[in-house]
Amino acid sequence: MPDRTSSSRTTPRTVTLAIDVVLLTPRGSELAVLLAPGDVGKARGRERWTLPSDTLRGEESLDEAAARIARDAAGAAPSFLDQAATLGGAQLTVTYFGLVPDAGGGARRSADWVGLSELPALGVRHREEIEVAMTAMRARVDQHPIAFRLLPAAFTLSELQAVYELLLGRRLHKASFRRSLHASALVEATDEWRSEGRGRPAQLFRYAPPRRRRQRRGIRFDLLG
Amino acid sequence: MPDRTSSSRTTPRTVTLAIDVVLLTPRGSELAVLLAPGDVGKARGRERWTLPSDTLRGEESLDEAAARIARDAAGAAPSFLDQAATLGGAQLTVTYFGLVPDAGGGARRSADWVGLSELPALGVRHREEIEVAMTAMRARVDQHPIAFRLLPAAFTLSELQAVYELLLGRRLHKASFRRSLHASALVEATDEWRSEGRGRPAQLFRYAPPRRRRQRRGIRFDLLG
DNA sequence: GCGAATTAGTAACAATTCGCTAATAAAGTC
DNA sequence: GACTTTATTAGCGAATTGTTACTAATTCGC
Repeated sequence: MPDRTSSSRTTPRTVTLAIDVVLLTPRGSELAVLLAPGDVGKARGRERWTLPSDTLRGEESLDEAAARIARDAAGAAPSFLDQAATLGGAQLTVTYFGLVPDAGGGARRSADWVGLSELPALGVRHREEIEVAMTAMRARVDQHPIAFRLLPAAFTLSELQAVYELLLGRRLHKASFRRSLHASALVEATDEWRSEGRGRPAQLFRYAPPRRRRQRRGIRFDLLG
Repeated sequence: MPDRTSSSRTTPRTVTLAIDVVLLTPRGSELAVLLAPGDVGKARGRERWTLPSDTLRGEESLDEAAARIARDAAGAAPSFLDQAATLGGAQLTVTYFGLVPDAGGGARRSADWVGLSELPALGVRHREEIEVAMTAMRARVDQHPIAFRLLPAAFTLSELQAVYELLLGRRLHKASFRRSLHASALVEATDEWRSEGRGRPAQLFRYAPPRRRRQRRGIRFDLLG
C-alpha cells in the first residue's frame, strides 16, 4: 500500500494572515469590548466598527503581534492575553482575547469600549470572534486565576466576587464564594481596611497563590454538553 | 490624539500555512498517536517521524483540511476532530486533535500508532503540538461527551470507564464513576449482556444524551492553576 | 460438582461540600 | 440613638463525594 500520508503532501501554501484581539474590560455591571473605527473606505461600508487587528510584522511571533496590537489599541499592555481560536476562510484569522484592568478614562477614548449588551452592527466574522473569545475566556477562568488580572494588588472580596461575576456572566452566592475562596488559599488578608462610603469597611486581600495545589476529583458529568 | 488603532494597520501579509493533526486512539492501557514517516530528504534528517500534515487545498476550510488530513493518515474519518491551537514561527501551524475509535489492525499499518510513553525522537515543534493537543482534548472531555466517540454504539460501563481513564490519564473509582454517570443520565441500559471470558457478564449501555442539562454550580477553586 | 478466582454491579457509611438563612460587625445618615 | 448599608461569619439541612464492603454471575481448575 502506498504511503498516502506523505505522498499526498503538497508544497506549503501561502495565505493572508490577520490577528484579531478581543479586549475585555469591566464596565459597570457588564464587560465591554474594545472596538476600533472600521475601514470606512471599504466597498460595502457596512461595518462601522471592527476589532483591533493587524498582520505579522518583521520576525515577531503570534503572541508578540497580539500583544502589540492590544497595546496599540488599548493604550496599555493587557494584563492577560491568550489565544482563543483560528478561523479559516478568505483570510486566516487568529483570534486572541485579552483582559484590561480598568479602561475608564484611560489613555484611549473610552467611547471605543462598548458594552457586550449594546454591540453595534458588526460583521458576522467579528461577532463570531467575540463569541469564541468569551468561550475561551470562561474556560480559562475555571482553570487559571485570571480574575486577579483585573484587580489591583490589594482588593476587597466583594470586588473579587464582582470580577468573577462579570467574567462568568452569572451571579454567585456571597457566603459560598468566600468559603470556596478561603478553602483554596488563593488569597491572603492584609492588615488594611478600606471604607467605601457607607457600610462597614472591607478588609483588603492580596493574591497569594499556594505552593502546591490540591488534586482534582472525579468527573463532573453535570458540566458536560 | 491620532487613531493608532487603524493608522497602524499594515497591508495583509502572507505566510506559509501548515495544518497538523494529532490523532489519538486507545491502545492497551495508554493512548497512541499516529505518526507518519518523516521527510527523509530533509537537510538535517533528524526527524524520522512527523505528525500528519498538509496545507490548504482549493477552497476548503481549515476544518475540512484537517478532516482530509486525518482521513488520509488514519485510513478512516476520525470520530471527533477539533482545533487545539495555532503556533507561529517560521510557518504558521494550526494544530488539530482527533479521536479514532480503534486502530488495531485497521486499514493502515498499525506500526504508525505509537504509545504516548514511547514517543520516538520528534522535533520540538511536534512534541509541543502533542502537548497542546492533549491539553485541549482533556479540556473537551470535561465539557463535552467525546469519550463516547471512542466506543461502539453499545458498550459496557467498564469499557466506558476505561476510555475516560485513558483520556484523562488517571484512574477513576468505579462506584463513584457509575453514580455520577447514572445521575447525569447520559447513558441508558439495553437489555443485552456481554460475557467477556471470565467473570460476570456486563450489561450493555448506549449513549443517550438528555434533552436538557442541569445548571452548573459555583466556582471550583480547587481546579484553578 | 464444587470451590477459587474474576469481573460486574450495588448498598451503605462517613466525610465533605453546597446552597441558603440568619446572626453579628462596623461604618454612615438622619 | 435608631435606621440603613455593606462586610463577615456561623450554622443548618441537603446534596455530593470517596471509600469499603457486600452481592451476583460467570470461568477455571480439580
